[in-house]
Amino acid sequence: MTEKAKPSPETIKAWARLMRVSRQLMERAEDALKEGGLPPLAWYDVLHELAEAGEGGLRPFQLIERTLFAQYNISRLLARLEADGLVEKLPVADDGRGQTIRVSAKGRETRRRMWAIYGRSIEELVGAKLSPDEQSMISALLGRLRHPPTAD
Amino acid sequence: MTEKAKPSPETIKAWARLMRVSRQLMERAEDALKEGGLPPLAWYDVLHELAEAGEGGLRPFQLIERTLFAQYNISRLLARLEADGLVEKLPVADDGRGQTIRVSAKGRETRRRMWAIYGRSIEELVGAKLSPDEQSMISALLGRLRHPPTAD
DNA sequence: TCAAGCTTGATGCATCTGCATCTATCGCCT
DNA sequence: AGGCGATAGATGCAGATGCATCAAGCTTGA
Repeated sequence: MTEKAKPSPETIKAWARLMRVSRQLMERAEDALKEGGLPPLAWYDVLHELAEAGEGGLRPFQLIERTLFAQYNISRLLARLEADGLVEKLPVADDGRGQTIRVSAKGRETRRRMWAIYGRSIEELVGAKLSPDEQSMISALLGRLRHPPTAD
Repeated sequence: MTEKAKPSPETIKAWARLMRVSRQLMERAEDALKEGGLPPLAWYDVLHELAEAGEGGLRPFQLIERTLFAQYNISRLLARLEADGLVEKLPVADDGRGQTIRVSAKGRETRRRMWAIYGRSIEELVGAKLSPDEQSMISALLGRLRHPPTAD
């Protein structure tokens, strides 16, 4: 019943490493994109989801479910993507409030160019550092930390 | 010689989990602090370093070395901390450019209150989810991903 | 000694985030 | 049908971040 409040040193260390390393790696991936004159990672996430969704596109609230973005964040991010011609907003037939977001050809192309850089970063930062076994080990351990414990 | 450019699915999965889980957990820790009416995590990091440094305090550039903050970020963060009376800036005897930052009593107290919440979050989010062995396993794996490969 | 260049820290500006709130539409329930 | 709460998405405002640059003080070397 008594909720244990104080984390052990080992727990603290795992936490600290998780926070520090993830930020470092993220930053390095961002830097690589910037150096290539490409948009930030957040754009990739959205373009990726939309590309997977295909011609049907996605509603903004579906993007929110699939990513970790807040509602207002998606709203403005989509505005920027639209301004850059990477996505288009279509009215939705049976819901006057909603819209469907679809990637444009330019959006697909941008995503492709981002992936060339981003994928290379991932390979350098993780693929080259851990064996396949270690990679699945860390995936499994991280999976246990998800909240809430999701499938996959 | 040929740099392998394309990450394997397993590598991508490890990357995706790392990014997603770390953000989720960070967010939950932030939320807990906010709910307790306490300052954000960034403040904790700085107060923590300063508390460890003791009476001697630290120079801003030393904080930059010890944390992942950018220079301008530290500069403004310290301004906010000073405005809240959590730290004091002292001139440095042998370097007219510099300053020494020292935690105030109020700063120590704030850190203590933050840790009560933050520590509990860490315990809930990591301590309760992984066994000690798993925790040291994930620490070790994350350690391999650091850049550059540092000691400890 | 003193000019050139480096280090320390601050700051103006643009962008991005977080929070709260707003508008418009929908679905339900009576 | 009509009204009410819920849902979809946008937005005003304040605070935070990133980038470039600045000012002040230090160090070095001819």
